[in-house]
Amino acid sequence: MLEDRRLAVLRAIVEDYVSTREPVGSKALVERHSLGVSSATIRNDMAALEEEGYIAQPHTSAGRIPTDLGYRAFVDRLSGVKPLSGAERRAISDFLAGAVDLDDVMARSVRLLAQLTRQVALVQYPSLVQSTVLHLEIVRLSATRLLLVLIADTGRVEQRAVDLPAPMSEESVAALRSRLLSAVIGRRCADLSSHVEGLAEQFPADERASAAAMIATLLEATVESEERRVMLGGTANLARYRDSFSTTLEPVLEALEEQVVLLRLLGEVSGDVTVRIGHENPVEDLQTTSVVSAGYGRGSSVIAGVGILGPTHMDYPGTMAAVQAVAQYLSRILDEN
Amino acid sequence: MLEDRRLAVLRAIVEDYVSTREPVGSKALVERHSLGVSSATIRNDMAALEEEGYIAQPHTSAGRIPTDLGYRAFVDRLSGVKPLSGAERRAISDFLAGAVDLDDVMARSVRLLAQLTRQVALVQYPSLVQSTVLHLEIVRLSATRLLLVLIADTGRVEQRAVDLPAPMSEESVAALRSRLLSAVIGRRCADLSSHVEGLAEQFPADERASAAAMIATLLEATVESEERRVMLGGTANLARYRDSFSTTLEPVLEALEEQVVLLRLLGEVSGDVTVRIGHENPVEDLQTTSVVSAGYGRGSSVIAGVGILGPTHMDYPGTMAAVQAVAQYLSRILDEN
DNA sequence: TTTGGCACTCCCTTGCCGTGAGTGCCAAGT
DNA sequence: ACTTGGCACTCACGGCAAGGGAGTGCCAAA
Repeated sequence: MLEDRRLAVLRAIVEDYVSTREPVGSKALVERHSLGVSSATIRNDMAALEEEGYIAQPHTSAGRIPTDLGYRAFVDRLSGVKPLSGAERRAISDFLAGAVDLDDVMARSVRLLAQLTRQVALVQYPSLVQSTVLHLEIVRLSATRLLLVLIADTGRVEQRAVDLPAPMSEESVAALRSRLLSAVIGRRCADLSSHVEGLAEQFPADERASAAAMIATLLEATVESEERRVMLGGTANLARYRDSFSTTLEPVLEALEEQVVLLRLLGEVSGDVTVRIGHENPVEDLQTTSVVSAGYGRGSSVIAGVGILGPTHMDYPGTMAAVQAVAQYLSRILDEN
Repeated sequence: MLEDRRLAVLRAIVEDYVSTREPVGSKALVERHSLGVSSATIRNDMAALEEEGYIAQPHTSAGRIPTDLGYRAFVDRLSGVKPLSGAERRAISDFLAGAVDLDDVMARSVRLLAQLTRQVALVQYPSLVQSTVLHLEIVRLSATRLLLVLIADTGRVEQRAVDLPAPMSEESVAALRSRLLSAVIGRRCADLSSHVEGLAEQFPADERASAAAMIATLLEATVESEERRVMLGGTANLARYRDSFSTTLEPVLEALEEQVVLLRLLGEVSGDVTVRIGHENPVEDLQTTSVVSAGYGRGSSVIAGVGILGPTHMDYPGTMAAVQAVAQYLSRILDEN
């Protein structure tokens, strides 16, 4: 009962602070929310909440603002995921349906998410390792130079130019192509190495090294490139919250330019929506921000992540809903292919 | 002679203002540069330069800052392109040489350029229309769904999923593939439509519509996508110059998120380095910035552009050198393929 | 045409004060 | 055992005035 009211106060503080971005005082609270008690009582509750670490004062004689812990409690115990309106759902589905290829899907998603949440949006390309090979093509650029093109079922296309140690005839290339093709098609990229093992040995001695080089490149492409590519959008939204971050935007923008950082930000995505608040975040320069992320994939397996980054004082319920929705639609699009 | 000194004064003002970002006064000028005359003389010259529109005062009793016109004169008449150091050239070449595919080349270029100039970098993907078809592949996803993959000689890969109006057998797909292949391979993308004309009619009636759909998608891909894709990087550098732009960064960041805007920014690239200063810029929200761009391509034909965007008070000679160098190395890489 | 001198302008910093929002604590009331 | 009104206290913030300083324009002399 008493505990209940304290939580109600915390919720009220979070909500007010999120919408006004100004420290909220006891008096303003009783005015804006019908809590049924006087401001003095609220003051007592606030003192207790501060004691427990949920809220803090920027300075004496100012209102309170939620701490990271406060937001955590809010997210965990005080708010559900706010359902999106039908119009919003339709907008998402329409927008994503117009995409023409994978790049386009990613670009549209990032843009959509940035608009919906008015935050910085992140969308990760489907992991290659977890995809299966849909097709593989070898184009002969010259006698000693081939182009390898790998198409995954997720729509990802990888290409590599390969310089051969020895020239290869057109026929040999065709042979290599068909053998490789039958060896890898339909396989998971992660498992390729076992399926192409010993394949080079089937070629005559003078072409064996070239075939091996080709195969090595193929394997390289399917592991190495897993990490690459997170698409970013909506950075303009950072500027609106300028003062919310550390004194200046520079370190934040800098961090966001590093692919590695973005990947760490999305982290281990699971099917559910995950929220990382402030210091819970693994990236040092971004510990004044929160990350809301979710995984998407085919069926039950999570293939990549999508998320947003914003100030800790964001509209968590709404943001979580948007991220979840976009992840769902992405999964659906992947399933359709 | 007199005219000469005025220009020297203008150059000194630009140089000082670029390095200090503070209005420069007559006294400071004679101290930092050996102009051989007194500050009073400089004051007279400055009054004249102001009269002619090359410099301006933020307010009475402040130093002068160059106007857009002043920078223009500086770029046109007072500065050459500062040659890069050998170390810098080597760094560029090493960095770009490690690229593994076209996406990688673009990403590395953008990053490199941003680092070299400490500005926002733009790199445009090679225009598809001006490329030739290196290879074309059709993958049969199901009886009524094909995947079209187009590989251009510039390294660009375009893919499209095509839903067919009627099912197509595996053999027919193979036939379509080989006919299409021999029709378009080695052709310029811009000219494809004439080469595939009437090709659908060679198929039996029940598959004609499907073949036509395929061909239509191919043509669509080769014109429509021309415009797409400018890669952006180094936005963190904007934050360092925050106050140089309009009051806030937001409109600038917003403008930079629009592909269309980026394309307009790069504009008609030619082989030479082009500088657009302030209001010379076609994009309204970016008229407090300058754009330095150059074209790159294969041999003498310009296939796409590369450039940077920064505050009008940038180091033009150095920036121009960096942009030119990156454009040259990009051309070289394209030639190597 | 150049130069030193001089008066003038105006921005920016500093310090000061009054105001107001908000707090903590206490004693009284339920 | 809570809740409440009252009260003194703290401190950020905006406005205002004064002083310093950088820079200018103009003028008379070289």
